Amino acid sequence: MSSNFQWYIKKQWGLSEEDTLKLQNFYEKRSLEKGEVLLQIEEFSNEYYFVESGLLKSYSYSSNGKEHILQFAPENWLIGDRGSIHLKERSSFYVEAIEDSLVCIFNESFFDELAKLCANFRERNEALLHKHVRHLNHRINLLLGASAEERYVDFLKLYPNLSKRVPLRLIASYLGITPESLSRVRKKIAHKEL
Amino acid sequence: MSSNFQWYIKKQWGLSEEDTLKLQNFYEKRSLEKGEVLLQIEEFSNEYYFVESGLLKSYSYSSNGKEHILQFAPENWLIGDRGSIHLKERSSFYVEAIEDSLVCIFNESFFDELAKLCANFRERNEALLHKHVRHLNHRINLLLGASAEERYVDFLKLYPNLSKRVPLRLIASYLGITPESLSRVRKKIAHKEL
DNA sequence: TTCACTTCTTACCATAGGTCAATGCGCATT
DNA sequence: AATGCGCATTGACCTATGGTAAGAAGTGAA
Repeated sequence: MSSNFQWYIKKQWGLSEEDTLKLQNFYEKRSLEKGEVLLQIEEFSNEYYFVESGLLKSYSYSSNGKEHILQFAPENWLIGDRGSIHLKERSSFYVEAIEDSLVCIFNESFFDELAKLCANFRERNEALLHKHVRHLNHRINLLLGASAEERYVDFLKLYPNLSKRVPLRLIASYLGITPESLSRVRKKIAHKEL
Repeated sequence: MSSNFQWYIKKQWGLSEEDTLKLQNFYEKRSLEKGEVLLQIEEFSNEYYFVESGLLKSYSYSSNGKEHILQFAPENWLIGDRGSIHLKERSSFYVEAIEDSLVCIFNESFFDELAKLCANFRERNEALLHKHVRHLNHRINLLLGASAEERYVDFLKLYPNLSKRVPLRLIASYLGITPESLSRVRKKIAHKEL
């Protein structure tokens, strides 16, 4: 019986069944209750989290005290502050469970081990980073110019299943609008679709 | 007489004088007139641009036809669509000269060469990427929650000299507001400072 | 069931920022 | 000097979104 994480390692990094098993000593599983905080802001972290099941969010607060969600991490997503892990800096956001979750936790030593087993680890890892940068640029573009409605539609594309699972106020926080505005946007869209 | 680019290579990548010279065959200089486009969107690019002198911008258009500036690149900045270069995808933005400029152009082969000469090239390169990701996250946070005024103040910190050099309408486009709004913001700030 | 709690919606007004139009200012070209 | 052009500013108005408050609907616990 293989976990999502093992499947992810095999698929994403192209490891064999047995190589995958070798990595088992380099990560641990942990179950979380809704609301549990995995990573505090301003903390020195060196951990990545792979979501086996459940749902996490990363977020921070702006000067006026409002929470802003940087990212959601449902099943099979990886989350962690790369900056904090590799640059040895303080983390720039929180990570918290939105639902009861099961995560696989690992740190740089896991990656070191993975690099030994995966021939083109560097290239794949860099490619992931580049994709992430692209995604962030896309989001910046939306925030610079798109209406609340357009941003919501884009959110639905990015996280197809989340609109039912996540409280709207969190989606609003991801979009940079108030829950009330999101409510209005949804109403408007619902009318269109009839 | 050494150029900014050579200085950058030495400082950023820790190369010796002679190693720096070895790289000379792997890039070319090009002078640009204001308004010249270095990189078209949707183009397959494999080039990085280092700004010797002058000023570039990267930008794209949103659905409503408005220009959004992703980044300014004054002297000693590096610009290019890493995603396009390394992932072999179409570029996601334009790069254009705002002032008459002199740039050093290079591609992956320069980096291959650099990697041979710089022992910890991979680490440094990754660190740069991580820093870039941090910066993008910071910008997203601002766009999610900060007022036009706060964003402008942040811009002034990031690009201390640019507010005098760049037409205000471009700064507005970077901030995601209209030139008129920026004008009002500046007026307000000017009053505060008296 | 009832109570407490959270989420979502709606309604009303407030406000930041957008839009449009007029003006004026530099600056280059002739 | 005169003309024209791009840019910045200003003012009047408009719109999308925020703020606040209230109520409705769902959920879970006692």
